Amino acid sequence: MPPRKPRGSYAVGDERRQRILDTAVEHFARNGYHASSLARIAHDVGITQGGLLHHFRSKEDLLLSVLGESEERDRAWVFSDDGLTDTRQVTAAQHVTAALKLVALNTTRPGLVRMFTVLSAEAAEPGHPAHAFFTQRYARLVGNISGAFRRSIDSGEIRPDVDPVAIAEEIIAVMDGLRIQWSLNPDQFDMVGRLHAYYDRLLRTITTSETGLPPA
Amino acid sequence: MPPRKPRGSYAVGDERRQRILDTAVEHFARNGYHASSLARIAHDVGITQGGLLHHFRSKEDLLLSVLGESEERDRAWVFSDDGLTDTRQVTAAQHVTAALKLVALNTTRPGLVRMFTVLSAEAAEPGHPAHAFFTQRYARLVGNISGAFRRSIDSGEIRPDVDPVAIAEEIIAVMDGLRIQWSLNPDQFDMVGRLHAYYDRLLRTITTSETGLPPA
DNA sequence: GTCTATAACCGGATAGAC
DNA sequence: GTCTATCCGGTTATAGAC
Repeated sequence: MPPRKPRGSYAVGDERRQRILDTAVEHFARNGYHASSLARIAHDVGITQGGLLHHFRSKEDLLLSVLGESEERDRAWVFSDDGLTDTRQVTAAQHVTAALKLVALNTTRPGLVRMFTVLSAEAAEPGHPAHAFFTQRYARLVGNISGAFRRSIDSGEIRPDVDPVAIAEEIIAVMDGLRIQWSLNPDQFDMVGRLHAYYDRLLRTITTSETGLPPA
Repeated sequence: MPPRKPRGSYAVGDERRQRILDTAVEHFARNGYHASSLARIAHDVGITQGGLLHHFRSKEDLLLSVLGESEERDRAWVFSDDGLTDTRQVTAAQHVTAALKLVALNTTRPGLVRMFTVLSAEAAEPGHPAHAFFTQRYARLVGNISGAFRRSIDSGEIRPDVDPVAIAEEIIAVMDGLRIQWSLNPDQFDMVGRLHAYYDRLLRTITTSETGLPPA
């Protein structure tokens, strides 16, 4: 029923749909999936629950639309400069730059960040509607990041005895963990600073030359 | 109403209470707080919802009891050997030992681990019943860990230019983040191994002598 | 200490009017 | 495209019997 556009920017009539998605992000962030209610989301949009279900056939459909849309936008944004068109040629240094840039952007939208934090925890349960989404997401992230480090090992920038997959999993853990602490205290916790310090120390330890990162 | 024992081990009549707590852990782990229901918890215990509310006056009371009890047990367990009686004399090396020991224990109880992951994310919302609990918990963890590193700086084991609070926050982030990935895939993700590798690299970077960690 | 019964309310989804 | 009405079920908490 929701008029799926082929891809890319939306036609004028989809502004309502977009407003629903934005509102749903806030609610899922605050309450997680189960405790959010379509009626309250609809109320904040300014329509009724029945009206909302005209755009998304079910609550689960709404959740997966929110997740998919967010990721797609992020991906497009990360690669919007540096001439990076796809992820298969990124080096470790380029990954670090892109990751810091994305995390800095994320500090401007606490709702979205909290939504991913809450849902990635909830979705560990195999029956959760977003379980498959997060399983695939983590697999893809590990693949992308470990690929970047593998390329930098091959080119001699990084020591050949490091395990790219282990490094990728550790980096993802740091980002996820920092998000939790930042969500609990967005005004005082320096998420970008902590991540920068972590990357700096990591690279100093595993690069062949001992070049660090430019200062924050 | 629940017969609060002064502290320590429980009298015989509290076995029912303990069974409720154990069952509640599993439910909160699977569904988070909001989506768990007293009736289903009671059903798994083998009593009715009314019977459950005889032991805990409300759902929120049950949640906070579960959180408090778990932490208290963990704390007692961590300090059960090594002669560590309280946290005010722990060094960085002792912290690492204790943390690895606790994480290893945690791999044997996925339910409890998932509960903390889900709730620490959910509880970022100021109105959440466990918000105060997690705020205080993180503050206490940062205090304990940064204290340990500060002592090791004072004694000359760790370089004086490191920021103990920043290190503490990073360590907590790594542990939290590893928990997320492990919860999503408990059988294949090597949580202890990753944490060990992280600590090893961290200590190699910030200790004055370049002694690492004993192998996993 | 546990039960049943009930109050008072909220959940998602569907049907059909306009 | 949005609304109202409705179905059916689930939620916490209380009251009172045994």
